Amino acid sequence: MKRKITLKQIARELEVSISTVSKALKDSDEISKDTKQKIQAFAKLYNYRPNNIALSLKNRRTKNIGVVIPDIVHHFFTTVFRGIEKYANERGYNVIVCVSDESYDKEVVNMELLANGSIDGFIMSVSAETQQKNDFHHLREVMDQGFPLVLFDRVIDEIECDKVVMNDEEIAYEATCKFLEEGKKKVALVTTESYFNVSEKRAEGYRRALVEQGADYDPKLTLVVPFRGGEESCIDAFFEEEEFDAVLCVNEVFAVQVMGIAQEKGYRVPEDISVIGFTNGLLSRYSSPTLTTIAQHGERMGEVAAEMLIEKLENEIGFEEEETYRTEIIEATLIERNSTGKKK
Amino acid sequence: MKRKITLKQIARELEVSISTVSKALKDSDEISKDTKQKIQAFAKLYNYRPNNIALSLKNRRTKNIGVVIPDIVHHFFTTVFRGIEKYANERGYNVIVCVSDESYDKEVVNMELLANGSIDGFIMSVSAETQQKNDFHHLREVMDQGFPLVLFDRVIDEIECDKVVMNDEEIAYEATCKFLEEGKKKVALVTTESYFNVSEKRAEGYRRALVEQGADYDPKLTLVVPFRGGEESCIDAFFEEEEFDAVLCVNEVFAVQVMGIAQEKGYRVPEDISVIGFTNGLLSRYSSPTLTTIAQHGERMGEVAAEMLIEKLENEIGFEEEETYRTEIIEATLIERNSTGKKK
DNA sequence: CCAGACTACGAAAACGGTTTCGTGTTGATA
DNA sequence: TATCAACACGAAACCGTTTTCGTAGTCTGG
Repeated sequence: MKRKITLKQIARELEVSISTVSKALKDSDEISKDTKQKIQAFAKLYNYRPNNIALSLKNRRTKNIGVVIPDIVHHFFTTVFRGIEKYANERGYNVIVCVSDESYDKEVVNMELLANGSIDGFIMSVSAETQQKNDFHHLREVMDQGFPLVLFDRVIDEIECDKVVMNDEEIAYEATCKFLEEGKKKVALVTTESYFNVSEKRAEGYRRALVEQGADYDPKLTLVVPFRGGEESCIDAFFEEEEFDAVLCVNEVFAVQVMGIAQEKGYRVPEDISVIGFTNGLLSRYSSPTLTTIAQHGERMGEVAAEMLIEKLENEIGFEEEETYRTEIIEATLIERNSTGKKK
Repeated sequence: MKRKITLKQIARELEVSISTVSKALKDSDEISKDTKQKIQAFAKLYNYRPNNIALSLKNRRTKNIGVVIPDIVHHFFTTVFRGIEKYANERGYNVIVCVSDESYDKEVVNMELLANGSIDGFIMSVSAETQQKNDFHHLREVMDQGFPLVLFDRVIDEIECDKVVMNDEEIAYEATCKFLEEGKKKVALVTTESYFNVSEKRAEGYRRALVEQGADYDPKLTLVVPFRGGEESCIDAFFEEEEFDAVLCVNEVFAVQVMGIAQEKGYRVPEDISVIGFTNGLLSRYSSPTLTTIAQHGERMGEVAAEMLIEKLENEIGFEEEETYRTEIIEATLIERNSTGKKK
């Protein structure tokens, strides 16, 4: 076992000072050609690499980014994460992930830990519980301490910071219109409880489309599936109680469940009932019929978030200069597959 | 913006030395009650937290774990990751993820970077390219430098280190037997190229079952799907060329594709063709019919891997004491759903 | 009254780098 | 030959902790 070699060891071995070694390895012209060559050769031989921790301490920057997400076994979040990781890596940053597991407390604890020097800035999507509680002091806290923060997807209007969101309202509008163009008359919505602000935006787009296009908006055609459990029976009951010929779902799991139950009940998809879901994951691609879906371009979101964060990190803002924040919108796209029909 | 407060600042403010502050905060009995109370109160007021980086430098341990995986948008890996993250967090460790993207070079570069002080040990699953090249010097390298290494799932026999694997051979054997018990005669296997050693193990279990149970093992009934692209047509051709009444697939994507194509061709699942896949993900749960599948218990694997690593980290091995390595086996379980029939 | 023992604290080294600021030596110039 | 710049290098501070060791001052006992 050979420990990593340090400047000090090189210095001792070559009988020069630590400063000389440091400068020589940076090819400083304060050092003579001879000495530099000798030192560089030696360093190469022993595969010298500066210690990241020492650098972090000295430079007061870790080149680490903290990513806090509600869940990791989740197509959308992993997709975003991939984008973050790719971009960050290209720029020489590493990524530390903490999973809040939709819990407010875990989110708070994790962020506090990371804020004690482990990272230079945060990229996060807030937990469900945090949205419910409406308590964002931990976000304010880290920002006060000078950490740049980029929120994505589940963002908080009250917090001023950089944000990356999808055009949820718009694309839900488009999806709903697509149903109407198909000739569908009664479009339903299957969504989650509304403290998820993205769900709320999607619902708005859905309603606006119906109203603007002169179709009926019937509140009874909106099914709010409770947070955990009983989705199956919930959707089943919805079929029994209401009548509809198209369903917009806020995620792909709901969408395939709707298709499954519809087919069990003898409806044909898309002839009798059209379905569109959010999230272009594996389910959408391999369900039968394949699912028309809204691609959220999570990877792009991640890239953009990382880019915004790193820009803030590297353009250290001047003393009392006015801080400005941006909100980037990633355009979702509708991917047509076989759970919807042709335009009439 | 208030930067985090340091010992030095507290010391100056309270007109004591840095050492006194440090000791007082550790409740050392070298310091008088009065002084301690004063310092502790002040520290609490300003929410003092020791700087992780400084601690890392001092203690020569970061309390960070490096996780290197081939892909993150992948059910199994995220599941394992969740297990790692959970356990690590409980033990006060953070997790830095690097995605090799199945590339040898990225794997090497990422590990070198992490090894320069960012982490205390590695948990990894090697990339496809690395398995192909059969070049593991980067693993040896980090071990030589004293980093504990835990491999999971895609492990390397030539490397001596802690490992966590699934009983791939065994469970493939069981799955194959299940087909035979159902009364199936010609069991096919759909797999990936064999440099994935897990695929190889699964294939072995499959073959052993056929031979031991007195069924035919016909090499023509094994379909090797190329690494990227053309799965669809590949499977389609397989149906045209061969005849079989059961298919074991090494992942759930292959499994649902097989079911889809089978159904298109007019076969009934499971009456005409039974299907079992590996990976108990969303697809298995929501395909139609729902897929009988092999649950890999990734979360458990992650937990065990993290536990093994942290144990190594915390029981710093004595000088020249003999190092011992373990291989933990996680038992997979067969989850019966509707793509297989009843025992005859 | 003084040696010895506590008590309560501070100085300094160490972790591994970077960087500023000297400073001794050399060579050129007046 | 005296002066000065340029060259090549080293000392030391600093980043924020922990920890060892030293030491004033007070107290106790003989």
